[in-house]
Amino acid sequence: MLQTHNHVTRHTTTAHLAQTMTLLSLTSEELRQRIENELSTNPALEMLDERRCPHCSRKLNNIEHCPICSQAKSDQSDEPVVFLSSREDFNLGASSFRENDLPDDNFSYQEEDLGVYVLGQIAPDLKPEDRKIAANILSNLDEDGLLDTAVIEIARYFHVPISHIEQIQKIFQNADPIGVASGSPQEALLVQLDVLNETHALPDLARPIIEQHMDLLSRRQDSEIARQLKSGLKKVRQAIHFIGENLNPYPARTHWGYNRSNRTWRGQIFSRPDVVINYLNDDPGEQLVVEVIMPMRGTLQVSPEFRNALRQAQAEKKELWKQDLENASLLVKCIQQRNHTMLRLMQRMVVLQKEYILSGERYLQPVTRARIATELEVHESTISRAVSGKTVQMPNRKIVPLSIFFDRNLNVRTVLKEVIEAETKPYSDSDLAEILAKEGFKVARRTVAKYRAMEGILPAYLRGTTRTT
DNA sequence: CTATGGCACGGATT
DNA sequence: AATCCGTGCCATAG
Repeated sequence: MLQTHNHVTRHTTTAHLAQTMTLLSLTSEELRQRIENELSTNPALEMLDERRCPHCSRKLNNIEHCPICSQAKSDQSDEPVVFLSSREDFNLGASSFRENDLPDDNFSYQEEDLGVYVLGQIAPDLKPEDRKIAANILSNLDEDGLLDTAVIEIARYFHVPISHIEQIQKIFQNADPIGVASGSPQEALLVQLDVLNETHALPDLARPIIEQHMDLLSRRQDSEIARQLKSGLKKVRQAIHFIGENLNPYPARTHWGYNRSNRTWRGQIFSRPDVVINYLNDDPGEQLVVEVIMPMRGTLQVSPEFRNALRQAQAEKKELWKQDLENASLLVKCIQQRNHTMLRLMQRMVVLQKEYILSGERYLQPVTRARIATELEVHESTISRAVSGKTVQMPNRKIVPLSIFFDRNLNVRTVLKEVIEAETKPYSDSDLAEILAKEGFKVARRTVAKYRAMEGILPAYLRGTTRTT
């Protein structure tokens, strides 16, 4: 009995395992594509309609009651709430990057369409008397979405102050595609950077590179930039990579730059987060609410009709359908399993890193994936897959990689940064090592130097007391 | 002599 | 098995 049972489950679990593993390493956005794909090819799968919480109209999946509301009513324990959610109303900034959400490589705006498209978005924000000016700006956009007439000329033409035109230009720039109607590629990049900065953690070097070394940037002279900024080459490369992946100097073109092989950062800026951490009702006094995002509305399930149809199916089709059915139920199970691990993982992480989430990076605990793996009694690789490539939206709306929860020295680095920020005279690395030791961080002098380099902080002798932004 | 960056090694982590 | 990280040693610059 036991043997046969084992045998049977073993058979399914090998397939199970293989698929759970692949599903686990997928981003919510990737999972969505996967599900959509399956859904259109496999007739045995269907998507059950969404249900909403009657109180807060949050979308519910696989659960009876909205955990937030029920938790809010039944007097709260201090435990954070962790649950599955398919909400889509992330606070992704002024305008989420709708067009860029879908990696459609051939997408490009037709000129007329661009005008209509942009105007449609900004029309409500325009005063009626500004319509004419807006129309004029639109007509002066080149095919890349940049303004090819100087602002001052437009101002002169309409007999209004330059600042007025610039104000309207700002409205344009914040519309989608972000940065449209900028005067130069550089300006477009900066606008995009600002918008992203509201909601995401960005490389520190991105702005100085764009501001000061646009010419070098366009020629990809990374080592030269590093030299001029007196910063680590690695940092610079990272920042340039970030710019190439996430910003676009020609707003109306979808992509620029080089190798869009997306492994390292996977365009995470534009994709939605996989986990959202927030305070209940956005009130910092309340407990934490953690939502593991299911990318699609509704509940995925094996269609009961299909099950019935299978019984009366003809012999020749039966085999094929049976296969479909099996795949379908496998997928459903695997997704459930994926969600289960994600939930357990986040549950644990939120408890361990609560201080970090509440009070910032210097309170980040050094935690290893291996430790979590033993605690949750799963294999290390499971945690690795669950973590890699995923992103978390923090209560302050910044989106960070989930792997940051496992950063071994971010806390030390932030304290280091703080110390240097506050210094009155530049400390040498050995001084810093001592100070850090007093703060409870025992690190070698050499290591301080490494951290400095990581943060792009100059050595003491090049460091004035006044910090340059 | 002091401060710092490069290289490389060993142990931990993935 | 591959990669990352902290550290020590050494060369170099001031």
